[in-house]
Amino acid sequence: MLSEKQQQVVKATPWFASLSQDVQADFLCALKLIELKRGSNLYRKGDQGLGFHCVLSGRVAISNVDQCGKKLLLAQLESGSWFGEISMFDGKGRTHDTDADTDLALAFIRRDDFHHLLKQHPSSYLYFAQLLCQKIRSAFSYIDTYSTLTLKQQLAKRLVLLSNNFGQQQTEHANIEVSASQESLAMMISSSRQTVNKLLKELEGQRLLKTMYRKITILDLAALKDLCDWQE
Amino acid sequence: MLSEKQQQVVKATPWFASLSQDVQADFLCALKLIELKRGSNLYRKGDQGLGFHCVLSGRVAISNVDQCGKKLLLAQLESGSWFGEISMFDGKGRTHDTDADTDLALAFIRRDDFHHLLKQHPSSYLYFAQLLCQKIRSAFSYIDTYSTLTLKQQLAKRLVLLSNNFGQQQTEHANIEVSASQESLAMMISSSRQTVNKLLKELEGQRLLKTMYRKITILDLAALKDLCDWQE
DNA sequence: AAAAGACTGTCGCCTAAGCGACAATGTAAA
DNA sequence: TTTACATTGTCGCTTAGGCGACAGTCTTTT
Repeated sequence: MLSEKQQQVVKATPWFASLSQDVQADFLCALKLIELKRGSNLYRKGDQGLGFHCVLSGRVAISNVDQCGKKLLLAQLESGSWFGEISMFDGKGRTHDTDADTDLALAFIRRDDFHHLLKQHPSSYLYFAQLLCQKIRSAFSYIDTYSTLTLKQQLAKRLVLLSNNFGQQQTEHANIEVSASQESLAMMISSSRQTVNKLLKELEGQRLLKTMYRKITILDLAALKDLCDWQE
Repeated sequence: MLSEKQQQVVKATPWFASLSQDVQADFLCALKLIELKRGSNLYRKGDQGLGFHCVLSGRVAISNVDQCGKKLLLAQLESGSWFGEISMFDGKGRTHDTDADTDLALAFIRRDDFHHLLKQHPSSYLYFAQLLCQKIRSAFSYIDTYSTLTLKQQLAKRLVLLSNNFGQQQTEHANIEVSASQESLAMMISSSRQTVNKLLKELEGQRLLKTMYRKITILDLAALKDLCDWQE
């Protein structure tokens, strides 16, 4: 169901690579393809989850909307990220709104196939548990960030996170581009566009980055990490 | 290793009760007892996790301290709560500081025994996955709360959460007591004691609760839930 | 019972940051 | 190229809430 090239993307994801060979093989066979146009919606919070997904190309926005319509953007998943396992395990609704930030190709394995596969390969449970642990730890880290860092530090941390997404092969010294509007950055740290603008200008003044139209070039990743006491 | 009475506590926890009979039996045999004096520390964030724990009696405080020494109190675990599984699955350090809020009795299963048990009962993986899912969902809910609710709503939500802990048998109309100082409430919603005091007085004025020394009596749980649009 | 310590109630000052407004700039579409 | 639209840069106003200070109240200890 997936092209050879798409299968390569799946195999290259760190989580998938940790699985044993025979599980990988069965897994690949069960994968289907979903393609979505930019801006279209995959799930709303509370929806029944259809399956377990992997981003092949494009970017998925994970967000929540509160009662007054303000959106909180939790994450932007790039190629290689897996999501949707929570609803598979506990059978409850999706935890977040999930939308196509760009034109999108997703691999996915349907709920039934997912459980069938687990039954056949009980040993793979450990890897799913580890995937869940990753998510918990990043949620905890998000909570910490929120309640202990200043807005400026939160912004710095967010930029570091975003630059990780994109430039996995980047070195510390390369100039990394983060493509996000100030508006969307504001939504990620639940702040306002105006404040983000002010903070970015400050960081630009400190030569840590350069702001451009819908795009930010990181000049000094190490200093940004330092600013938000980035671990590991 | 556990007394009959202590085993009853373990068996009564909803998570444990979901396990199959034979797993329960092996599990109970593997449980050890830890007793701690009020105020003593079980783990610091980053510590190697010794095992998987269940609160038998007393209260455990789960918290984090930021660089300037301010403490964020994430949860207070009461009798029947399980914790410590994250470090078991991914082998990384403990996610939070863990202290005895009161004199404490914990059941725990050592890391090695834990993994041994999983190997013997692969089917129990699903239940651990569900436990992990619960934690993820409550972390997500915490994040939502943080970024979309007003402080007053956050406080209301916190009180509802705390009243759940204590009075599992309480009806909607009973007066529920929450024992916490205003200081510790402030730490839970990362606010200040003075502000919490002000908000509590407001809620008292609305007849939703009554403030007392180190204790709050909930008069109208339904209204509190309403205030913070409590789900489910 | 007295003294010490923990907790609550209430000021008032001060800063961070949200928000409306609007001009300036960049980008895509006709 | 012109027009429309999205995004950025920068005001200034306004408010929530942190924090020091200190008095009042409850509790525990000796």
